Amino acid sequence: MARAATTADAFNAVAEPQRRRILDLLAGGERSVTELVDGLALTQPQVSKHLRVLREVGAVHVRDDGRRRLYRLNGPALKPIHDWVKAYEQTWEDRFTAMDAVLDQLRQQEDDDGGNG
Amino acid sequence: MARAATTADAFNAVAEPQRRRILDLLAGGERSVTELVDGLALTQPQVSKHLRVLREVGAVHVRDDGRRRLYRLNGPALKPIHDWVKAYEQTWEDRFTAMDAVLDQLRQQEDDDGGNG
DNA sequence: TTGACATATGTCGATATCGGCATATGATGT
DNA sequence: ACATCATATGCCGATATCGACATATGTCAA
Repeated sequence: MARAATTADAFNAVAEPQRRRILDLLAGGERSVTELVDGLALTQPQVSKHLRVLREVGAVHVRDDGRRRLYRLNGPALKPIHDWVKAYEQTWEDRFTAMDAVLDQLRQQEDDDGGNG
Repeated sequence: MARAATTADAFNAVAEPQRRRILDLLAGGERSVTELVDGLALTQPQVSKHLRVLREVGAVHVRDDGRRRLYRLNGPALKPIHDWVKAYEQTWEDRFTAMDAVLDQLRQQEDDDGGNG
């Protein structure tokens, strides 16, 4: 055993900036591979491979359209990420960050007092 | 040039399941490394290394406490993730997924109709 | 069938990642 | 100084990742 998590889940799929860009573009509606290539200034194989990863985690759906393949966003695949991170949302809401600042202050003083004096 | 994004941002830091577990535990309050080791059934170097990554992206803060080091969650570092994924939230809200189902249905029929008959 | 277009896949090289183990660093108490 | 506890780092091996390039597969039009 030498490595653990791979690209096989939404978190990893989305950790790649280019893949986020792809999703952001797809959020605007169905796009062909070529349209993504043009819109993102990436090479075609690059886009196809990223799309594969996104497909494998269910973040996008494809349908055939003549010689093109139209990719479409599948939002629900991102829900686990949202759910997870949502639990932390309160930690940066104003009241809480203010409270945290106070607590940090107190801890700082504790450290200073304990260390010297 | 051969590789691109690394562990240097919150998205990547959080893509690792063990690191999410660490954050989840820290959400319950300050913990020492040993407490994390015990609580997560990981080896001590494993935990220290993951904490390093989390530190580097600002997801946790440390303070010294005698021979221990107490780690604390720093929620705001996760805000970029939340902000990004929030834009997709509507895609899995009931009304929208229902609408999507209908659209998929229509596309499916289009494909069937166009491909044969 | 041939050729152009659209997309997917394979290979390669450089590098990053993760776990495991050993070891270094640092603080505490005696 | 020494032993012990607590944590961080270094090195290794296995593997995954990403970009670049070439090439395979598939579709359409003439």
